[in-house]
Amino acid sequence: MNIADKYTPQQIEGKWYDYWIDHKLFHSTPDEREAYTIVIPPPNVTGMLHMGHMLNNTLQDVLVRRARMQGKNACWVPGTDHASIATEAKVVAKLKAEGIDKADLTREEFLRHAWEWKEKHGGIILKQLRKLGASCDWDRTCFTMDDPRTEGVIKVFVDLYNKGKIYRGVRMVNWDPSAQTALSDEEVIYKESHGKLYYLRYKVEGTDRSIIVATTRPETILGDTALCVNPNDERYSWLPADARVIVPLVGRSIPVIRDTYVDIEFGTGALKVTPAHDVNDYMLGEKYGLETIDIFNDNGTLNDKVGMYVGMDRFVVREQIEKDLAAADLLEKTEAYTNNVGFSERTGVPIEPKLSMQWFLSMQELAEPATRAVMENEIKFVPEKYKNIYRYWMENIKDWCISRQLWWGQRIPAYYLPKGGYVVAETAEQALELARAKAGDDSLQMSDLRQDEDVLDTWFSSWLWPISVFDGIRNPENEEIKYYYPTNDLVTGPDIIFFWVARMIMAGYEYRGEMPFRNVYFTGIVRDKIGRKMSKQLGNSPDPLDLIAQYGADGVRVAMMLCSSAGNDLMFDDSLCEQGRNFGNKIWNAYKLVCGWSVDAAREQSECNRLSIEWFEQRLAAAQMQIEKDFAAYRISDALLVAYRLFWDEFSGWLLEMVKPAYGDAIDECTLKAVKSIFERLMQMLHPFMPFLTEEIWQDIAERKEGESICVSAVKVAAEADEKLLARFELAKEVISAVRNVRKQKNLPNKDALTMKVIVDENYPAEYEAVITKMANLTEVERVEEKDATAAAFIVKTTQYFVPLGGLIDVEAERQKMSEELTYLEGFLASVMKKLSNERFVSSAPEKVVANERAKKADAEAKIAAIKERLEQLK
RNA sequence: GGGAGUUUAGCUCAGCUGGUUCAGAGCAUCUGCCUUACAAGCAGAGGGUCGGCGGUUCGAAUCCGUCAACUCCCACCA
Repeated sequence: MNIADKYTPQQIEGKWYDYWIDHKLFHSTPDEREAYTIVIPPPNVTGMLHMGHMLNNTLQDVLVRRARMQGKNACWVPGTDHASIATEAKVVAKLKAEGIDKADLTREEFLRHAWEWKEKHGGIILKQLRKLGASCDWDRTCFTMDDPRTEGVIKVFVDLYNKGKIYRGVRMVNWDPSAQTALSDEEVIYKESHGKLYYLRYKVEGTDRSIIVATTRPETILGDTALCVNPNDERYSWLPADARVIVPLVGRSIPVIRDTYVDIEFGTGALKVTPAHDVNDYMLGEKYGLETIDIFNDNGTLNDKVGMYVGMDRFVVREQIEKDLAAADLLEKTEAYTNNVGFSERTGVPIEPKLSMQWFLSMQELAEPATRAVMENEIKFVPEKYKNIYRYWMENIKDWCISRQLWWGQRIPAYYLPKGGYVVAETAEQALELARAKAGDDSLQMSDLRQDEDVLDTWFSSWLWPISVFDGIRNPENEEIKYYYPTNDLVTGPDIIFFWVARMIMAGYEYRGEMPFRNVYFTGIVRDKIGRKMSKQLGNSPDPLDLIAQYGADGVRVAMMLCSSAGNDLMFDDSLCEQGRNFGNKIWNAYKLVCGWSVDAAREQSECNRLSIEWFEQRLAAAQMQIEKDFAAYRISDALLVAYRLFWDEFSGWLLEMVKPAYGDAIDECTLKAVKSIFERLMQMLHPFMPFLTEEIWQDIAERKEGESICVSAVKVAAEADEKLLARFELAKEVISAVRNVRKQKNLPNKDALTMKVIVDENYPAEYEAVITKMANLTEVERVEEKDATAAAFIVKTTQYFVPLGGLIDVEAERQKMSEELTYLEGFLASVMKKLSNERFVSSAPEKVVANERAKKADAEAKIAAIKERLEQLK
């Protein structure tokens, strides 16, 4: 044994990770084996590891390590995402701290800073994943904005443009005034917010009457171009057909239009129409040909279109305008009001609906095969409930706004001609060629063309991830993409089902004609032990690296897996890590025990040892089969628990105690060999969950050649287990437990041997008598015909056992116990009899169930008879 | 406003096709043990109207209806 006395994960984990890397055990290249592929959900390149990543990546690692041990060619591709908005915001903030304003930089200068930042902070998270034990093929590390991925993105853009799926146009989009870019609908989070409902007075031209309008955004009156009422609203029937009203404060005259869109019930039944700043108003504006007045700058301050409040922030204006309206007696009243306001997912500021020129991807055609694939289970979702959510979104899919007014990202390959119009091409050279043809002017130069300033949405590169990491966009026929694609399992959070999962499926069918992955495992959200989402602000999220330092990666992995069932949120608590670490300690100590045994080569294997090994082999087989089933259903937490209990209860608690030599004694060679072989297989079973500890022991338990590893050791899984044998052995365990109980009740020390008598019947596990004798510390088991009234007695199933105690038994207590048991059994029997005497039960229940009830009846009757006799004797 | 999910021991959750794994596990609690691998441990114990009500069935934690509480997703009502 070359193993330390104490289990200190910190001492072994780094060592084995280096070993795995040095021997390229995670590296994969295509060969004749079956491929098993996972692509990592690429974390933000400048991000730090949090508990969500821990869960996600532990799951992936468990899956990929298991596949590797099954002899598959396992490939887990790591990488990072350029996260355009988040990263650009970080770089802008960093520059600002240095006194540099983004607006003063050229695009090239800014990008230089950004790349510098990326080189400095990028990939920290991938280093952190190594601490967790992630068995990624690091040689394949990709970045969504590296050259191959960028080329792929541009190629796809051009292709979709040429297919007519990408178009450019002025639309109402979600504008983030902080990042100063458009966002997709998915990047807007609606939250209830408490505000006011303002009732404004619009004077009707040519009368002394006015109309009161309720609005949540009084500042937008500057952009009002109409007032709208429902034609069926009798309150406004007095208005002439060509009525006009005066916008409060602004003094502009605007028409009154009539449309049934207006809800008569809401507010006063009158709606102000601001086509530039509200999605519904925009629609009304289109319908009635209204003027559109955009009153905001890109940063959310007022522009000079109207000449009022110029340069003030939209929220400052709101407060100011309330005062000004009140002063002018144009504010009827305000009410507290709660409504849904959209916030930017990235910057957290309220979204401003804004009319602007953007690029869109038309989604409907892409969605069709992708919807079908999931609904027909070609791609399996775990848990299934996400299928409905997915379907609903896909069937109501809207076009995707893919342009962002940022610099960090892939620049849109559209080139504008000097005299109007544009061309789309993969390279500037090709663009020039197209432009010359389009303009009919061969004298056009590269410098005459102006490339679009916008970049693409980050997700426009990540939706290609399962293809692009194998270079399958640029080289669709290459060996790697043909070998590794489609990938097997995708492990991700349900929060990015639309952002990412749905779009990858669409891209998969569009660019490979095939699904990108076979299964999607949706994890839950990691919450703290009182159910709050873990977040930086709350400070309730432990630093994963601290946890690893404290409990070891294996312990933390076990903790994550113990509390995670697919799709359900998980309440994480540090004490789970303790449990994980304790399990590691248990394994360590068990190993120390086995290693400490001295061998006596001359010794024959005892009957007890032979039976013990024979039993455990079956027990192991049964557990292996259960684990196979659990994995097939992605019940990974259950699979771990099966292995956990097998090791702790059955192996350590029973088998090791059964074969353990007496103090100072030696073990026979045959048994030791068998125990070591079992230990080795248990390590293999646990390896996906606890890679470091299992490697340490696996390396130590037998001679290994340099480069060998449990990671790639072949696993044999049993096809069947002897259930009958296992059931018989459980009887033996019950007998042993019962004897221990007798000891405990009578306060008898374990080291004093007892004798036991048994009235043998078919439920007596005679074949395990040697095991019972040893484990219960008996001198002998005597087979008798008669009951022993003076002994402590117990019954297992139908068999009666007696432990003579030399008059130590307390007759009264014994009678008490027997009477209680009798009462219970009689009640039990009565309920069984009730069932059996019910004719409809006997006739309609399945035969198996009825037979079972009959067996219960027989058992209960036998037991009752035995107890009655016993009570008789105790008199 | 529409939809989905959850509700089982003090806590976190299993319980898959209605009946022998049916009321379970882990943690926590309590009791007894520093028994020569492990106190990060061992041997035991207590703890439940399976959210409420109603129905289907020979039989319901499980199926149906309904109510309640919590969670999430989707939706342009100013």
